[in-house]
Amino acid sequence: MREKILLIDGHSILNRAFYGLPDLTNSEGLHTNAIYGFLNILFKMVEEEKPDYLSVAFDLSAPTFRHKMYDAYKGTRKPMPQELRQQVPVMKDVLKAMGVPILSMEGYEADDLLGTIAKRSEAKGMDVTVLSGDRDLLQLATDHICIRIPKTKGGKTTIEDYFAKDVQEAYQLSPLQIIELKALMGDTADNIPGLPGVGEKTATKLLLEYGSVENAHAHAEEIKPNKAKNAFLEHYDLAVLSKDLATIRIDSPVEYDWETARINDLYTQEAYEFFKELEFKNFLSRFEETGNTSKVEEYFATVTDFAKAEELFALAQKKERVGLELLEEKGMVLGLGLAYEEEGNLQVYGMLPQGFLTEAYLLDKANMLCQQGNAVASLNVKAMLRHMDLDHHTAMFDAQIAAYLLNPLKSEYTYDDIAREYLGEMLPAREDLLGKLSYAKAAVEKEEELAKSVCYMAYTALKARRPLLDALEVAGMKKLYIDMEMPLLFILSDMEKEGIRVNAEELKEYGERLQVRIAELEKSIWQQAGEEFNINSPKQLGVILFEKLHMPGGKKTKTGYSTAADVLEKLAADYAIVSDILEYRQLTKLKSTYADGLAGYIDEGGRIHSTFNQTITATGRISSTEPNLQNIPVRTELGRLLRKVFIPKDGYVFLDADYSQIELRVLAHMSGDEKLIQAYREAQDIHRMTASQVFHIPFEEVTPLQRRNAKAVNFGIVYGISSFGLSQDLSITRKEAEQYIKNYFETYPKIKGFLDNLVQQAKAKGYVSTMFGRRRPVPELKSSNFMQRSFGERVAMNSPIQGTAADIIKIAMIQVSRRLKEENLKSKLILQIHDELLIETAEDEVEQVSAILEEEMKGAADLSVSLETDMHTGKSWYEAK
DNA sequence: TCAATCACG
DNA sequence: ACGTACGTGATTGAT
Repeated sequence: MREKILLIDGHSILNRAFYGLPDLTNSEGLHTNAIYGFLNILFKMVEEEKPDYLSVAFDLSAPTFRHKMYDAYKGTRKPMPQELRQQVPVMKDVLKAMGVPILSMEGYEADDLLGTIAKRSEAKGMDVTVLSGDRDLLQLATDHICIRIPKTKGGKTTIEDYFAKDVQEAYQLSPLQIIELKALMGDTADNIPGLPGVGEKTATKLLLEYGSVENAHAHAEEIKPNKAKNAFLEHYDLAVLSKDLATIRIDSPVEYDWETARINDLYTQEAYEFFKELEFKNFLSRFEETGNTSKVEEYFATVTDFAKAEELFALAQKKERVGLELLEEKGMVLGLGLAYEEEGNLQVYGMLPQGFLTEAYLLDKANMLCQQGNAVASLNVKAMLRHMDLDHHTAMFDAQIAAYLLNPLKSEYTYDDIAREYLGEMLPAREDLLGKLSYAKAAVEKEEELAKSVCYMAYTALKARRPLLDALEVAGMKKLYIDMEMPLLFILSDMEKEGIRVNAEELKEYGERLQVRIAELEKSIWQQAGEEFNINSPKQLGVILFEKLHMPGGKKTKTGYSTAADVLEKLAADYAIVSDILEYRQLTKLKSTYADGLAGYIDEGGRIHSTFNQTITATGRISSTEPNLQNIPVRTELGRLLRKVFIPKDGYVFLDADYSQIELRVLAHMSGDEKLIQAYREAQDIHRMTASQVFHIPFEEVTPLQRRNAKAVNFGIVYGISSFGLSQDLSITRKEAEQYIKNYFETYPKIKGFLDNLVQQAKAKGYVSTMFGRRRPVPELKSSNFMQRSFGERVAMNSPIQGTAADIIKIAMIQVSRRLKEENLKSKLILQIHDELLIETAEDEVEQVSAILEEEMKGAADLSVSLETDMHTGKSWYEAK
């Protein structure tokens, strides 16, 4: 039985993985996709081939002997993007941790080392496999040396194997003739010059006839295509040089000891630590046999016995800290996890509703624990509050909110993520335990695993509390957490429970009115198009408009024609069908999302209860889902009419207050620009004032167009200005947009300095902050991609402004809510729409609540410009706006 | 599950 | 030269 060695071309495989896989980063922002792809193929190869020895070769940055031979060698090669470059040393460390020796040698390339070791191994009687993406290596193929080249075809990776006979078959040439081939045709990637006018076809033909570069030269006069003949005569020296450059050295003076390359166990403790760090969950399962996985399950117990549960809850009640997780889905309580320490020993219990452990019982006990003044730690306190009423001042710890503040960019804050980041433990995730089952289904099909899940949750909440609080402290966000987010949590919970009243009949009628017109439009559009098609399909619509009807305005999106509103608007004047389509779009949107969509959310009490998410946005805003009540139409009259169906309960009215240009005022304050601050002190119409100052016209003489332009610039500044964006918005040239921006910055000199400073700060620290210390990381600034980096710059400029405004209204909500409670008012805060608060106000409280609302909103922050609000009351949301 | 579209601040 | 405004969520059709 011949022994087997696997040799890997490190950079080549890393490169393939990097460009072939989507970007991937761990929570520290380290890019990991190339390492991941490399390891994937490495493990696959090792499992498939079961080699006895394994080594990976890497190029060094130092010049090689080829540079001395030929100055231009690799001179113009594109530098590695930093996202890949930063992965190379980590990759090497991971390999070292797995006990895989790394081959590299100054003055030689990885190819030469691979060639040398391949030949030496072959001479020792081994079978050799060389893995690389580079076809140059085919020259090494023999009966015992196999070159394996991964290939991606239609998303699937296959590996092509080349022994000597396979090279012959594929190229009609022997492996060694691959060198000749390259010498003749050159290789732009490697900066190896070829003969002018000689490509693969001609080169192959010449080699089939003459066998080698030298022999072809000897018969140069006979060479058929004249172009090739002349090239040979004039540039023979070049071909000789290229042949030398292309020849992989098989006699590099490299020391190699097979014993160090022998594969023992790749799954070492050190490798495990690395994989944890890199967050390669998939690979970690390979370590299971080595006993490296988390052992906390030893402390888990499932409780089904009532007496036992009673005993445990009684014990828990005396604890200073407990981890408590109430698992709920769609209003159903599906489990309870309880964790605490007993005489220094961790105890974690999972309970599912069954037998005497009813839903009501579990809820009651959870409620009791929370109220006892225990500092309960949970992953998601608001979910628990759906089923219980707690005083707003109850001391609770919410791990997801803490984790969100520490990194608001994540899409979810699961217990396994929190445990990995803040406890350094790898716990099985939801999917590992339950697969793709919903919790409700798991409650039936995977009881045991579900009980384990709630244990993991309670455990994580309990254990991560301290590390999370410490991290908040270090980041200067403890106050934000304690005094802003936690109090807000209770308010949002109240708002969700309260809901908003909707007139279901009127909503239905609104939808029916829309449907009448939709049917008319549909008929008209089909008639004008000359056929029936699905108007809702951008694909079908694109074909009708741009192919059948030959309208101008070619491709824009990845998949075909763009039929977005801004494109259609340009065509609407010339084509009646297009304006019909635009109207159709508007109406179907209102019908499907709002008329039909909202109807499904009305409860028995005639109210809609949205969910307000506190851990979603990158900037600190809250979001609203199921349904989203933060995007109810207002900009068009037809859409706005929908607001007539949102009505206060009997004896109440709506009181609506919104901040006037809060973001621009925040900008004025944070930048400290005296001119802008002054502008706000003098004028009630800031856009007009801006126009007057930027265009140097008297305030009274500003035209509507000038005001509109100034308004767009103001918006642009807040969004992180770019001339392109502004030019798009105003339909002007980039040059003109640039001039506007220049004028703006000259008018308000400190704004530019402020924005530049934000970008600087983001680059230096990796994040930007709001006035209240809320952070947003800006990893895009490190990207080697221009577009990504530009995005990072705009984000750095926008987030502190948007985020500070979000902080301010959160403070206002807390104060308003506190006042309503303290003054024993019946009125309730029911919606927040970023800069707007909606209160369902008892008719006899309108005056008092108006005063509170105005006072607390204006007083939420002390800025160098005043905070102003617009307030309205009404018998519907439509009237109150 | 993703891309396109459009509703809001 | 690169190709965009910042932040969200729901619906639809296509894969």
